[in-house]
Amino acid sequence: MNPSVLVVEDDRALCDLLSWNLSAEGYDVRSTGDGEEALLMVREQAPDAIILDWMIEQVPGIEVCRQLRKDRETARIPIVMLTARGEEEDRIRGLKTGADDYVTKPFSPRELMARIEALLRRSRPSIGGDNLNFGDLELDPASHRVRRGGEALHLGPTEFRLLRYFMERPNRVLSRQQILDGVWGMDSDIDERTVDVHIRRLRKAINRPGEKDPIRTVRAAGYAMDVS
Amino acid sequence: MNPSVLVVEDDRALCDLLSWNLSAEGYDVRSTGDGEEALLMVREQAPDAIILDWMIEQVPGIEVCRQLRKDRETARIPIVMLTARGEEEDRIRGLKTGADDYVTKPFSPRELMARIEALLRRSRPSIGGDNLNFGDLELDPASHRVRRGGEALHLGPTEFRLLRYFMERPNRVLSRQQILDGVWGMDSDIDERTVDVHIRRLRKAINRPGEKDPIRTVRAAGYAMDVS
DNA sequence: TCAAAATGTCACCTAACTGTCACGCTACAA
DNA sequence: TTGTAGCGTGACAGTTAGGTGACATTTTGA
Repeated sequence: MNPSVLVVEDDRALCDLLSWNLSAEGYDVRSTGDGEEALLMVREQAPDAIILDWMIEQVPGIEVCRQLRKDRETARIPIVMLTARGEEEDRIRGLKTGADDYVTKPFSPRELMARIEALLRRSRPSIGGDNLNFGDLELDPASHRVRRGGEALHLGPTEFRLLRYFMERPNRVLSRQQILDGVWGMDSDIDERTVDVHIRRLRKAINRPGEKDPIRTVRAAGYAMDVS
Repeated sequence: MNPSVLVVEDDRALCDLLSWNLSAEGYDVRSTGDGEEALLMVREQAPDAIILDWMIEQVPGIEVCRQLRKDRETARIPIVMLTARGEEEDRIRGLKTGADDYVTKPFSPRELMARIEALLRRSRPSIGGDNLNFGDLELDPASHRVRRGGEALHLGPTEFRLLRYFMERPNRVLSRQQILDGVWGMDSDIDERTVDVHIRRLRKAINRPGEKDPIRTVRAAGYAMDVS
């Protein structure tokens, strides 16, 4: 599944330019020019990254940023602030508020792409192009291959997607609903308990007797994949 | 422990300026003007972040960056590239090589500080506002993990919420009713004394024999978590 | 086409968690 | 010192959430 980016920008032309560039890079793009709506869109379906203009309607960008950071569900989404205000004070304020990067207009679209990519590389390790490997577990998204300690493992399609979903989001507790949304798709009406069953199948597939189970059950919350 | 930063910069004056600023912000700073030496220093003791000048002796900055990214041990250390070269191509190349941020000279030291902070916030949650830690007690809301003195602790769901509630409000006496409202929800009709029981369970979970109990009972008022 | 693999549910089971209580101790005030 | 309200503690029964094996159905691939 492609990484998704939400563009929050009320300058129509710029918004389209960004969306076009991002799409060309293979991102799923959604956009809005309205701060209030942006918050709703994020809550409805959290993107992997957000490009956020400082000067937008309804709610100023920095306030959107603050709101997003306050809510634990959205607190870790990378945010690039975008602005015409080049003043040092503003940049520092933006960064202190929780933005991960701060780009001033005019900017180079290609540089912005590179910055987005750098951010995603950090928050979603798979996007760096490298294989995902944590400890002795390796997952190659391209060839659909999984290994543990060099030994090839056999995973079904769903187990593979599930494992990738976890490896792209290590050290985070993921609720069953999040897992369903991410692995099965937003519009699936599948029982939450089905996740349990697939977790069991995944565990069975990747754990040899005596090896540590990398998937941790977090009671009343979901599952998490532990790294290191 | 303070976060540590390695400054790789061969302009002596700039290097000192950065070191001074970083120290003032509470970082442990080491520095060198030599790329080869930088690699050795990182391998000897990995810093939490690196400020890396593009134009340094022996090995160009971008090559240092590449080397660091190649080694699993050092691949995830945040790197800020620092350079006089303002060309878009260079910036993009730097970012694609694995740098997390790219700042061109002349730059504002305060902004650079803010960018470093933003990076650390992401890579070492314990430094940013995300993670709660007091003394030897760490609580990571994202991964639902609690540690004391590095050792992982097991807490039940309610104990976890209770501890987080306390850590979010350190040094304050909290009444049983406040705790019920905050941890159980406003509309719970639970006996106030139940709080006592969960406090006991929490204490049992986080205190090893011989360790100081961070939870203080305030007679006739409630409980407080002491940060010393 | 047909067997093997994969998938989504379900019922059952167990371990973990929860809220309450009774009892005893402790700190504080008179 | 003593009485008492407040708190700690161990026990316990009720509840809940997750693990598990089984199974019918669908999908896949030879």
